[in-house]
Amino acid sequence: MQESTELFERRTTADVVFEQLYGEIASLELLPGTKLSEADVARRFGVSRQPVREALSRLGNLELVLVRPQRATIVRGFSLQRVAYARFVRLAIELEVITQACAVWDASCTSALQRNLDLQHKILETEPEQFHSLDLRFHLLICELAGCPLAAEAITECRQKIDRLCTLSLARQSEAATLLADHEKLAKALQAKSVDRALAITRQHLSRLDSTIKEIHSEHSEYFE
Amino acid sequence: MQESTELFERRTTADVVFEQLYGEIASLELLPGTKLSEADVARRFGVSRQPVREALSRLGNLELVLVRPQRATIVRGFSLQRVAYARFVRLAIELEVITQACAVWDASCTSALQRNLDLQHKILETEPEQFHSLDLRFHLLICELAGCPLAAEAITECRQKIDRLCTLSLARQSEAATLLADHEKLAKALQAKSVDRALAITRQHLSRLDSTIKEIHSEHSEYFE
DNA sequence: CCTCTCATTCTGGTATGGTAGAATACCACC
DNA sequence: GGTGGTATTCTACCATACCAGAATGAGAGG
Repeated sequence: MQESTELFERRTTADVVFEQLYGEIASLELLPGTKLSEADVARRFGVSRQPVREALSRLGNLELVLVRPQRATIVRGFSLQRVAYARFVRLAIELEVITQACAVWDASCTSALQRNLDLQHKILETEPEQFHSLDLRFHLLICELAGCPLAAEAITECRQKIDRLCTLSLARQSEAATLLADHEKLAKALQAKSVDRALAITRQHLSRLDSTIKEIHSEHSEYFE
Repeated sequence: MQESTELFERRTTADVVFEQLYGEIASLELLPGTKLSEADVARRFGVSRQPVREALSRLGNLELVLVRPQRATIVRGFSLQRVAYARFVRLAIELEVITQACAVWDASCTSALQRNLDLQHKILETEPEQFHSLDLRFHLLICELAGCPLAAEAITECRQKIDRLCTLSLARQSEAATLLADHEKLAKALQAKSVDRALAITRQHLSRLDSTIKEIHSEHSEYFE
């Protein structure tokens, strides 16, 4: 979505700091509530405060940190509202993608999707921890096949907003099997070009996240704000 | 969506510069391609480069400007792709909102919506230039009535991305009448809780933007990138 | 007249110092 | 011992100076 015109991206100090901090926040190495002083971070990275400031500003735009002038900058916790927002948008996008997909679906689409499904089965048995990324690939693939590459961007954006939650919802292979079954059913509905069935499956598929979120909320309420 | 926890917002210099530049870009006082040198802008506002830098960075996040290190920072033109992206997301959101609305619609919703429609009629005769804002209100109102305040945020966000285009598409009262007719039909479909009809009307309603965009693209191709 | 080279100038990125405001800790005073 | 005021210490913000890369222009060489 960004920097499409210029491909040579100068690697700036602010970029490095930003990406490092982003990673640490997303992976929960930096827990919500952690104070991120410009000076401290600058010392830690051995750079000046300016690029740190820039990086924190960007994190603030993504609502990952809350910068309170003259007070402090802290890592924000999860917000049920923001999660719900991302969920809603994601659902809306997926539904429209499926609608479009049904309109243009053909045999080549089915086979392309089937290759991804085969991979999912294999991964689920060998390296189940990789299932999540393949899950995402599955949905993005449908976007492409439906002729909506834009939707893929939108979905990716939604996922970024709840990246950290996914970190907490690991070790759920039992659910992975359920999700894969959903994917299978969805593929069949697409093949049959049955819009209503595909939409219903999509709704149910995404709604499975809600219970997961609920559990996380009760288990780790300290991470919420 | 932002700064919900802290209500006292310190008005920082960077904020002022940002909002001023944002306004000028959105209103097309600053045309696409205009160079925005940090130093120049700083001199113009009588501040140092630092807050200007911050402001430009934020504008970059919104993709309103393109900052090219060691080269220059320029106002970005419209991008058909980004417009299409906003359009797609908007459509997806609206469709889901309508679906939800049909599920919960009752008489009170109908009357609330009718009040807005009456206003639209009156405005269209007296101050047609105000119709656009009322149009937006109409859609946001449906979000609220449908119990999806989150959708309202999403729609607002989409509109911001094509704010500048709206500036160009003024003076189109003839279309306003068409849009109002759509609104009327949509209201009837909602009252009848006819999901399919409501969705179809919504699709047609939003697709009317496409021709407008096309015209603008051919009339002002110099503003596109 | 064209072309290549190099110096000048402009760009954004970085480092550093200083400032105002908010929080905190401390101490006098009740 | 509890309370109120004050000084210290933090914070992010702003201004200034300097840097390296990129564009631009002029001049030398063909």
